[in-house]
This record gives sequence, C-alpha cells and structure tokens, in this order.
Amino acid sequence: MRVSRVQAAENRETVIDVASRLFREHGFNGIGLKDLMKGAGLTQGAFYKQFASKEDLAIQATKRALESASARWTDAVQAKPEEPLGAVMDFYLSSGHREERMDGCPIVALGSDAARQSSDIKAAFEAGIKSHLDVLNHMIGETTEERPNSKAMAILATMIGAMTLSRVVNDPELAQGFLDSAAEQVRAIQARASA
Amino acid sequence: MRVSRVQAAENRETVIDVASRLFREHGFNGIGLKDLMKGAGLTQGAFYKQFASKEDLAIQATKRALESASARWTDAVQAKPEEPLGAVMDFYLSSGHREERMDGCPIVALGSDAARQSSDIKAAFEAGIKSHLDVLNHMIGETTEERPNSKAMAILATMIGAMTLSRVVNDPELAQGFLDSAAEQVRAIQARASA
DNA sequence: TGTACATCAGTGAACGCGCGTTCACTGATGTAC
DNA sequence: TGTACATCAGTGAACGCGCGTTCACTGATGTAC
Repeated sequence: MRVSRVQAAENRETVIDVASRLFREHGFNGIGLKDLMKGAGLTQGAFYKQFASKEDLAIQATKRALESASARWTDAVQAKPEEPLGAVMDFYLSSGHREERMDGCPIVALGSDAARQSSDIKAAFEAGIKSHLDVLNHMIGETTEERPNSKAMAILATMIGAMTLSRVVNDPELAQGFLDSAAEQVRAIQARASA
Repeated sequence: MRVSRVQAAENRETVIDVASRLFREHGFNGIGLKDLMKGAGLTQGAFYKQFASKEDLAIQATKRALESASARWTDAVQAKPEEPLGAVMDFYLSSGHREERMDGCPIVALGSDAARQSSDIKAAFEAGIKSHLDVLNHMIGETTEERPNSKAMAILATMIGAMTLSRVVNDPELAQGFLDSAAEQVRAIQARASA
C-alpha cells in the first residue's frame, strides 16, 4: 500500500515526534521499535523505509526534543518579556514539570543515558544546550564577562540538577524543596548579574 | 559445588559491589545478569540463590553506590578539614570525575533512569541524597535557616547539574566550562552562608 | 574426634519472550507516452 | 486528458540473538550422632 510522498514525509515527522516523547518517558533502551511505530499509527516493518537504524531515530528524536524544549523557553520569554527568567522558572521549576517526563526537559529525562551514547547523540544535546545558554544570556542581560556564559551555565546546571534530584526522591516535600531552593538560587545569580 | 557460608556472603557482597559499578557505567537496562555475575567471577545460575530478581539487585546496588559516594564526600572533609567544601569540589567538579562514570556520582550516572524506577529504588536515592545534604550542611556551617537545607540543596543541584551537562556535550571546553561555572557558583553560595 | 547424611551455593543448559533487523509481498502513487 | 507500467511506503511474518528466569544436577559444607 504505497502512500503519497507528502504523506510519507508526514509519517516520518510523526515518528520522530512520537519518539522524542516516548524516549523521554522510557529512555533510549526502555522502548522498542514496535511500540514507537505503533505510537505513530504504523507497523514495525515500515521503520526501515524511513530510518537507517534505531540509533538514527534516536539522533533525530533527540534533536527534535531539544528544539521543542528551546521553543518552550523562548515562548516563555515572549509571554512575559518584563520578567523572562521568572517565566521560565515558573514552568521549569514546577511540580507539573516534575511529573511530565514525556514532554519535559530532555536533558533531565535522558542526560544519564546520553552520557553513554555516541557523539552524534551528544552533538544533538550540545546544540540544544548552547541554544538554552543563548536564551539565558539574553534573559540576564549579560553577554560579556570573564568566562563567557558563566552565569548562564550556572543557572542551567542548577535548574536541571534540581529537577533531577526532585524526580529521584519519594518525599514530595523534599522534591519541592529542591525546586524552591533552585529558584531562590537562580534569583540570586540574576541579582549578581544585574548589579 | 557448595561453598562456605562465609564465602557465600562474600560473594553476595562482591556481586553488589560489581553491580553498583556496572549499573553506573551501563545503566540499569544496559547490562545483563550474565555480565554482572561474570564481573564477580560467578555464573548466571548462581544469581537467584542470592537475589530475588534483577530489581532486587538494583536496589542493593543503588544503596551501595550512594553509600560509597557519601563515604567519598566525608573522606574529602577529613582530608582537608580547614576547607572541606573546596576539597569536595576539587574531586567532584573535576575532569577526572567526568570520565569515571563507573566509580563516579550515582545520581549523575543513574538519575534519569531512577526517575522511572520503583519507589524502592527512589528510597535508596533519597537516603543517599539526605546524607549528602547533611555533609554539605556541616561544611557550610549552617543548620538553621528559613527553609532547612536550602543552600545545601542548591549546591548539590548545581554540582550534579554541571556534571550531567559536562558529560552530554562533545566539546571539552564547554564541558569544562560547566564545571568551572559551578565551582564559582558554589563558592558564591558558601560566601553568602558564612556572611 | 570420626563417620554418615542432609543441605544448599554454584554450574550450565534450557525456557519463553521481546528485541533490532530483514524480506517477500501488496497496491496506491508517480511517471512516461 | 487517458492508459500502462514502474516505483516504493507500508504490511506482517520471520530471522538470530540476548534477555530474565527456572531447573536438574554437583559436590563441598554443615550437622547429628
């Protein structure tokens, strides 16, 4: 049952979108091609007409996940341009984000895994992370300092570290404590940047 | 070939030690029972004489990994009691630690995975993380504040976030930048705590 | 202390299962005239 | 524009493989007398 070129291209994009979410939910090794394709309404056999291997899809899906994460950050900036960093923290350091692993930050959801993956996967993370740093730099209004990006790097590290810690403990109060402490900390960094 | 009770107990501990290292290197799903047992000099079949399931071993190994991580932190304190936080940062935020996933911080190595695991696994992380926070609190000499542990939480989040970011990028300079920015940031938190 | 027997940690093969990947086939799409 | 044929995205079954788990067996350890 051949399908139009347009439809085939759409199917490919759907598979990448679905994979970017299911990989975040289950990890690169935690979900198989059968379920990934089923999530896009296709069967296993069609996979190799679109992708060279599972690794190939993992690369595309990682890029997609980081692009949508960056888009979410820039959306936050535009929604509340007078206090962009606050807007980002409102969604990133929230209990909602703690629960939504599937649609949440891919660095938190896949970071431990990614450290073990090929340099192609890491390249996708690196590009996305640089994009995050650029957005942060504009937010804190600081582009020239001793070590470039230093405060943006510290903010990003604090935020993804807090979300990671928040997700690996059972105690909800402790989990919330990490998010609150990170928010307090990021505000302190911002104050130093503005001063 | 029965083995003495003492030997059997030693074998069990060896398996847990090996697993705590190999899980960190390959992830919970990235290594099988055959290789875990081989690492301890035993065969696959002996596994179920010592553990109820792979999940059971994962719980024991996670506890072990976090205990040895905490031990490393307290060792650093004792080795350099006049500047304990500096001593911890010297090893934690180092390129050596970035490369040694097998013996390094289990929160960074397994955090993304752990968020998807059972509450038994999370309980092991929670206990280890609380222990880390206690050590940090003693270091910064602050036990009573508005939100208890707030600065210790921010320091821990910054450190594990920086190590995670450092490991998922290819560019060595960018990787080092995250570690350096985190160190700078942690010193700033410490200064505020002492003031 | 010495002997006879029960226990059980460890071995290695087997189990069913799901994985990533391959392939013969289908039939609507795209192309050539 | 209409017809004939080639293309190829998608199907569904099959491949070999490694996984977690089970099991009959071994033989040194531990126990009872």
